[in-house]
Amino acid sequence: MSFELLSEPIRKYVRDKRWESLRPIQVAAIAKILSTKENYILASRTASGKTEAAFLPILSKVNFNEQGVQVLYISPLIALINDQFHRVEDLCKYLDVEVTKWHGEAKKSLKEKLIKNPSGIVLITPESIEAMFVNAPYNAKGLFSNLKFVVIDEIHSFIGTDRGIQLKSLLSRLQDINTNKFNVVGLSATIGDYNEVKKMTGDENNTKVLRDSAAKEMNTFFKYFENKATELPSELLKDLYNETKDNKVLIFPNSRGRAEEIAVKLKRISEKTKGHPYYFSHHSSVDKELREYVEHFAKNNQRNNFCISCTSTLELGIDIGTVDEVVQVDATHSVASLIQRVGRSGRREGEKSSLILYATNKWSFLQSLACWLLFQEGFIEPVATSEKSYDILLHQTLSIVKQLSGCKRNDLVSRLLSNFAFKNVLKEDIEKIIDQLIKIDFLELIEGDLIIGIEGEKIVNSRDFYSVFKTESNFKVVNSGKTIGEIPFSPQIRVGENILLAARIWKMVDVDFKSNKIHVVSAKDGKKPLFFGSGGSIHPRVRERMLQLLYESKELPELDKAGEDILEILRKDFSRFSIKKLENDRPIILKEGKIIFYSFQGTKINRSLQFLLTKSGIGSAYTENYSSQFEISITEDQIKDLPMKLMATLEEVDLNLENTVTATPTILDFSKWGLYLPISFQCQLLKEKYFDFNATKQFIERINFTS
DNA sequence: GACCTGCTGCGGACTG
Repeated sequence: MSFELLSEPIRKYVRDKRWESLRPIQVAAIAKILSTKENYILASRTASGKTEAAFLPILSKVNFNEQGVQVLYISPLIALINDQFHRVEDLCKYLDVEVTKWHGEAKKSLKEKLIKNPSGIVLITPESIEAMFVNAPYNAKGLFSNLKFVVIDEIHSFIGTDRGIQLKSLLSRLQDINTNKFNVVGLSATIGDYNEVKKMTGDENNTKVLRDSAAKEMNTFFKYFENKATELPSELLKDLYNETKDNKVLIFPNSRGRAEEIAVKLKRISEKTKGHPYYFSHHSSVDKELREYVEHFAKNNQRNNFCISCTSTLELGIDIGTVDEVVQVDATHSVASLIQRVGRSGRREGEKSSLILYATNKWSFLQSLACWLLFQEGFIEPVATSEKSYDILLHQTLSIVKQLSGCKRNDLVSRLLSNFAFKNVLKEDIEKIIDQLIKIDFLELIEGDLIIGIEGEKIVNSRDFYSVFKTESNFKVVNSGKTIGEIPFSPQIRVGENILLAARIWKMVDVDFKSNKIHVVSAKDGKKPLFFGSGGSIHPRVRERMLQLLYESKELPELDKAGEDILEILRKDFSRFSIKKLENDRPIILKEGKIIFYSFQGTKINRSLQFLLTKSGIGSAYTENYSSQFEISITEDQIKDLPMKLMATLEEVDLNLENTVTATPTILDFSKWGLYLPISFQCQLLKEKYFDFNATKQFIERINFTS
């Protein structure tokens, strides 16, 4: 029995909690963590007791009388730290162990108290670790040089991201200041491929995955409402209102503007029909306090129904309790995201989850269906992690030099070489990047020591240095002294314009371009706010599943009549092409001097194809959308030569990339630190993170244009 | 026609 293995204070905690039994993931984690020295990834869905699964055995095992912080908990969100603080503190009362929050909004006095007497457990963000290394490396040593466990929450959210590479590097640097090896326990959602998560610990061979993959039953419906306008059709909104009015609901419409539109319009229908008034919006542009109010309302409100129209801000593990129903408007961008969203509903033990998927155009509908079917079939996108993140390496190079207040070049090189975040980066590449940093005055060589250079000081001492992601600058929206949220600069920002924000309608009465503030008053009608975003990328398998859907006769009982009809129309449209092999055959339509070509490929391959077409001098029009459709200006008899032409251009891709980076440096906008790299490294970055020429090459080699 | 994430240290004004 796992329970017997726990220390007495922890057993008392479990008894006092009056839990009927330990959850499967807790039983497994207790047995393993207490009896072995491995790293563990605990994978199960939200609210299945993962936090306790990690902390019950860790608190039983660790001797907190030792000097220094013993357990470091790392979270991607401040909100999650604040959530978990209460739970962990509750547990620690039984042990007399101090728990300290350490993030940008945490109390300074409590941080200072910890510095005077380093002990217990610290809850921190990656950026705060970075800041400590840069500004107060002696604190990092004083606090974190005797760690026994590092717990990483929502570890899946770091995979395949720059922030994940940064975190790996920080873990490596933490291990460097520890004499003994600490263990890593990662808490993960259910995902497709655990190999990358295991690599996060820096020691994948000694990392085991404990999974609780018990699936939930789900009621699912697809609903189709064709829409060609910018605003949603009123029939859809009426239907959505009726489906949601008597429940606790989350609606995910994929964009902040749309989230506002839905919140405001449903609220209006509810006012007219005397329904409940609890309609909210929740996304990054809604003021933090308002968002916290909404989270609190959802979590603590047993009696009233509510409806939150939101983006991925409510996809991660912030505790908002359980909802009855999840609504997705138009296709998710990934199967993984769909699963996370679905997981928000019916979370009480034994309760069925409920999911309604609306679609407003046929391609979004098809993508939505594909994601749903892949989920049923057990597929979740694997995420590739770049091990040649030269941009993050550049950032970490500056950070390490600052941490050490200067160091020998050899020392710097060997630290970077042994950092597992940059495992596949060659020594000569590191040398070249250091040379470049010296050249642009980010580093300076003085009497054999490398120190931060004049230009580097500006960068390293700025508040913006600690994160590896970019953020847009915004206008603050204020109503009689109270902040509502913020919106990016756009032509829409003008006195007299009306906008939707935080589920309400506002008129702009004053725009202050000096302090970037917009003063607003309540209004009756307005437009959804304009946001610009560059989206994530869609996995090829999703697109391939869409193609497959068109050529299989599978019946789908979850569809409404309109959905059935539209699927039949799509299947009929595409039955004219003789698609046999889904991997190779791709439909084309001949059309006076050009062809319409459906790639049914993921974002990166589509991007690469478009690049190769342009560089081959072939006119083409393509915008990343659900249909992955290209319009290519060639004639019928030129089609057979097309693959050969693209392959020839592919041979010279490096030269082509260099020209592109020189002509349009904004193509590197996805990378915050990439612009300081030598140009050849910038091209490598594009190849690793923006395009996918290897997969594109394979696609071109096997493609069979089918008319 | 796309999402999200975080943040030091200092000086000066103000409050209790």
